[in-house]
Amino acid sequence: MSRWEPNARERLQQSAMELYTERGFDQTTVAEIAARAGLTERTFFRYFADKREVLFWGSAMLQDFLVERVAGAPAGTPPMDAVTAALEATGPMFEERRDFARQRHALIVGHPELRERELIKLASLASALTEALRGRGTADLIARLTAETGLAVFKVAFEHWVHDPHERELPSHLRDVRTALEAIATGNTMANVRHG
Amino acid sequence: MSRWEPNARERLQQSAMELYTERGFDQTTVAEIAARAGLTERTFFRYFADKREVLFWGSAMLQDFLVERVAGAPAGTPPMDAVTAALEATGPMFEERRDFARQRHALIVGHPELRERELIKLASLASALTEALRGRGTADLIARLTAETGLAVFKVAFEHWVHDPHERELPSHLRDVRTALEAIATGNTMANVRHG
Amino acid sequence: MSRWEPNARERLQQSAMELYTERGFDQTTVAEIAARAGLTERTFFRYFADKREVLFWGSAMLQDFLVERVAGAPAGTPPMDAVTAALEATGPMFEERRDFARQRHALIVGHPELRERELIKLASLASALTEALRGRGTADLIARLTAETGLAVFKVAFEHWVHDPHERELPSHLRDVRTALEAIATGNTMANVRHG
Amino acid sequence: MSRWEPNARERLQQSAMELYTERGFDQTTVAEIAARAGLTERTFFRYFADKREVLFWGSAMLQDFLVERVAGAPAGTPPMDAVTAALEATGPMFEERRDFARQRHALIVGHPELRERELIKLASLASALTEALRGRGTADLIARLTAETGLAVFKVAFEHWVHDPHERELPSHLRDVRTALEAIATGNTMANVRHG
DNA sequence: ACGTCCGGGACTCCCCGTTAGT
DNA sequence: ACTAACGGGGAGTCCCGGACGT
Repeated sequence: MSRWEPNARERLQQSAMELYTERGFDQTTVAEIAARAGLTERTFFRYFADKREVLFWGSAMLQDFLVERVAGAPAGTPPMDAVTAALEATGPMFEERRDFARQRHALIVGHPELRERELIKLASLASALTEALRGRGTADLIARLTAETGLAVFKVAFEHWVHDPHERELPSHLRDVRTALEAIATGNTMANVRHG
Repeated sequence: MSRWEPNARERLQQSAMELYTERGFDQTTVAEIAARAGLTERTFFRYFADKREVLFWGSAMLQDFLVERVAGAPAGTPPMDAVTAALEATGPMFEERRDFARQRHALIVGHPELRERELIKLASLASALTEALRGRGTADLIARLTAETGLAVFKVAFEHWVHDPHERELPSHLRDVRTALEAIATGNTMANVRHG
Repeated sequence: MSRWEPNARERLQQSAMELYTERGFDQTTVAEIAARAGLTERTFFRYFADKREVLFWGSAMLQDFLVERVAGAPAGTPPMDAVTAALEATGPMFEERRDFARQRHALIVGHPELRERELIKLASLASALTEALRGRGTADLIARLTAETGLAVFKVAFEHWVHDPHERELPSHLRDVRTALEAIATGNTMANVRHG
Repeated sequence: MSRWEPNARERLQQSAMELYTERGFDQTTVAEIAARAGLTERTFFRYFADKREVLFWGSAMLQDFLVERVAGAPAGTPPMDAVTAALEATGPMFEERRDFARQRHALIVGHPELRERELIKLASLASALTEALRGRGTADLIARLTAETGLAVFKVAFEHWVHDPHERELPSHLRDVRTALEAIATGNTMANVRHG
């Protein structure tokens, strides 16, 4: 056995989340996070590229999950359907950590720096989905636009899910927004769409 | 008349653009930018909140332009049409500075930090357009989704415009992408779409 | 009449006091104080030498008051009696602004930077009293020591006055401490001294 | 062995003292101090909280010394005697560095900012002595007043010691002032006190 | 896998000078 | 005389990374 407590990464994440919530992101220094975790500042940066990244650990997993689903969709599935099906499949992942997702979301929307990081993660996700679609033979422009539009749907649905007082599940919100997208794109905005 | 040369802001922007291009964003220090402009580091930060912001001066103007157009669209115009019309109207603004736009775009895509800033500017734009649409009576969900989708269209079209060897104009690309969006949303991806 | 509201100094003091209390001294910037007073940062510094000084306006008046009293004490009054009599005479000045004094005191003890400023004001006061005593013919060492000791008495009495739940007046506390001083100096610490 | 010269802290203190003396405190920048010590500004602030603190390193040691002495005084020793005995015991510490002490003192009295720092160090010392006395069973008011008065004695004696052309030692000055204190406190200012 | 020591740059804030307008 | 606008200069804090030792 080693000289140190194990699970350095987890302790750092835990400490960071607590401090960011207690006193705000800006008012928290990396030194404080490390101290609370019983480690040094230097060690923090060995695990996380920067002070924000500690909140986005795991985003790569979501990306891999979606890419796999899109790539593995039955041949002939229209691109948007492949993407929305993949998104709906993430439902349980979010449902089982609803409170955590809410807390994290509240933190992020309150801090421009964190918003920036979130947006670039989504952009990276869009690129990955674009590639997955192209791998299925989708033309470049279509692939790119489908990925971007799919994420637009996700963003709107996610926001509604987070604030939904009735706690409807994410896939349900996704379907609503997906329906609205069709109305919008075809110019038929009188469609009867449920909204909050 | 004063002791100093006028146009501090313009000189700083000029110097920054040059240095970022010559030696890269990371390899340029604020002190160097200021020195080239004949000013001090302190003054740089009086005009620009941070080292990135110097590349995004004027994004507020674009936002105001689009918001005005959307708000002023004829009553009864479907939301997506209001947004795309506004976007197409920006055509000349970009066309007359195509080289600058390309150079700036090349800089941004090469630097994650700059990408982050660009994305949050677009997110701010999405919020503003959402509000403009709501001001026209559009339901919340529809407004939000239209703004996000409209910007997805813009992003894809802009990227194609920047790399277009035939130098077709931005509105032309926008119309292509807008058409593709309809195909995607309705599941009809066999539509005949021009792409590069 | 001029373009500006009058009483710039008072408005700045007011704003500073409010902000320091609301969010703490460190978390308040001079720019914010000036903005709340409807003035510019530069104007703040025309009235106050630094960010702390705004809380110590008026300390010169206290000093002048004490110096006058000491200088004007009847010939033959022992030095320490001249000083303590002067201190007791300040009673009404504090009594009529007890709440303000408490609030100000709470601010100061909580911030080392403000403590520093307070201490140097007291040191300046000690020098002034030393000079006043020398002006009465008191030997140098005696004058200096009397001034310092007199202020030690004042500090202790003031602290007790601020926290006194029975709201006894300052002169009463001063007499208690003065009595204790005699006991301490003569080594007779068993003296019956009232204390809180 | 490491890449760097050892004793960074000592080198920084040395450099600072030299520069402050050569050209004055205000005319010395932290960058210059660091450069002379072969280090960077950043490193200076790792060792010293601010530009002044470099002159007060070791004040904690003095405090610990005095607290220990006071706490360890024989049971039954009157508070003021415990404090003065502790002060006298510091004699050799000052005597062996008389020149350094004089140089340092000259620097401090010439700069209000440094005076402020010195005063707050003494105030901290007063608090520590107060606690030490309370730990011996001394009543709160007596403890506080004894500590403050004891430091008043020390300040006056120290000043006389620094300027004494006959180079009498500190404890001798302390005894003179202690005697004067008794005269002052009892109102008998005709006591035969030696003074400069 | 972690600590230690240090460099380097971004950024904020305090404080000050000059010029000009009313 | 008072105020605003523009800019300088240094202190101080924090993020982040590199070299080395265990």
